[in-house]
Amino acid sequence: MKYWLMKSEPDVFGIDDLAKRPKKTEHWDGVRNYQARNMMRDEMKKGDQVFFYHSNCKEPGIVGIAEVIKEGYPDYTAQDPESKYHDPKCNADNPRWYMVDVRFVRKFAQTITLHDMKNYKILADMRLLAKGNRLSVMPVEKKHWDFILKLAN
DNA sequence: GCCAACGTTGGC
DNA sequence: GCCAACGTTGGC
Repeated sequence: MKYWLMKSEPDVFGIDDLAKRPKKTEHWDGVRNYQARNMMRDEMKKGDQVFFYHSNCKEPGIVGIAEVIKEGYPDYTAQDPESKYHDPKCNADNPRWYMVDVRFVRKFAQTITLHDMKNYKILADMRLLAKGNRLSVMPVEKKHWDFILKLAN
């Protein structure tokens, strides 16, 4: 089993939105970055655990956990001209973008903020904290996962 | 709202 | 294949 981190803007789709969805499940659409695409298409497996990260907001940080329940499949919003995620270069033969489905697992009692995480040496080499990091889907090392979980408890 | 960092596009 | 221009991300 692998560990991941996925970013979302809480104003658009936050962890509470996920918890309110039917079956607490949602497809993770709208990712338009090749590196992130490749991870969702090729590497994320059913049962993998995901840190849900709130970005571009007042208090950026990890707010809880989700779980991969459906592995990579074409992101149909790319083929929908009405969608804000529409990509005119996509069609059924060439889906180009992929997504996974995730299910809400738990919300932390308090957010593990980006600011907090910068204070711990053990987290210094986290991908999330790398300078200029802009990936919206990224792997998390087990040692980082375990440490952050302890912080959350 | 600013801006640094980064990814993508397209002319050459 | 290079690289300038442009668009986006996301912390602050």
